[in-house]
Amino acid sequence: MKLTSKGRYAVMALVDLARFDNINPVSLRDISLRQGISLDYLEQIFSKLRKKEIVQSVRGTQGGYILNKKAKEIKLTNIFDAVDEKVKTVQCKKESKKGCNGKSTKCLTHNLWDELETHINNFFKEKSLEDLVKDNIERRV
Amino acid sequence: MKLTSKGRYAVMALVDLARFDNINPVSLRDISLRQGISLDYLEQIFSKLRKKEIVQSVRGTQGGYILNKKAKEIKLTNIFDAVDEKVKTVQCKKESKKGCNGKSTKCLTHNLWDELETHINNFFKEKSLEDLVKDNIERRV
DNA sequence: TATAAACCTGACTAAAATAGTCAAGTATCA
DNA sequence: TGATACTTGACTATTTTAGTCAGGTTTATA
Repeated sequence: MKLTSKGRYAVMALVDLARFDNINPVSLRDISLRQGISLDYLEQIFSKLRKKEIVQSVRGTQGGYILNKKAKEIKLTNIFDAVDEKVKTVQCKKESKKGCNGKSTKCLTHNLWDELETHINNFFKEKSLEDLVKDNIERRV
Repeated sequence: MKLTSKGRYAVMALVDLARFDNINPVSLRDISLRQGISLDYLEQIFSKLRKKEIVQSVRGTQGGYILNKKAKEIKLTNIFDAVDEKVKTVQCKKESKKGCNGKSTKCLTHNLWDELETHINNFFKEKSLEDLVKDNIERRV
């Protein structure tokens, strides 16, 4: 089980953004430099974040991105959802006709993975961008 | 983030095994047929489980595998550990010299992934093979 | 003791996912 | 009117996954 870079980068970039937000738009170039993430890759990520209305873009010189909601209202689950970072444990759900092993019944561990998904998603639903920013400020001191 | 088949199969196979254990060794061929997992792949998985002393092999005709501990004492974390299914969130830990982005400091979200790992691992530490077997019997009724 | 069942090992590979890069724009401010 | 920054989509090298394949060795039992 592994978290992909896309999800990690999305969160890192948004924390970076949230720290400078409410003053001026933050350019992807700046985020790229500060966080060491490729600019092209950031653009892909922010395109998705914009479509899900997590950020808003400001074009032109001195443009960039700003948060579209308050940091407190942006939960990790929203971010991961936007960039298609999902917790997948079993395939069996998709194929409603078949069970997990191509058999008619659920596999022996079906419930387990269900529980696990819930467990992880709960974590993501609780954490907000604000929590992360605060955590960071505290550590700096 | 995705759970790999290896981890899922390992748990499925062990639940299967645990249900028939304490009577006779269970052959991989039987598990393969019941769970729909390739025999060759099962052999790879059980080789690892045996090395970590989670199962014991019985050779010869009528041979197979038996649990090496009580089902209650085998936690999911032990199983995942044996088959190299790990929860990876950040790379930064490995490189002790550098920070997460090749910079000298921790990345903005370092603590977050740490917490997440702990959160998931707690789930795995609590669940035992016995829990899963019981859960299965209950569902059958 | 022959033989078949079962374990054991390591090399190999097709397919999918990942982590980007590259190219060619468009919009807007100064 | 340039420079800056966003926008989009196609492309690709690398890595990981999920197995397969081949060729063993061990051991119970007939």
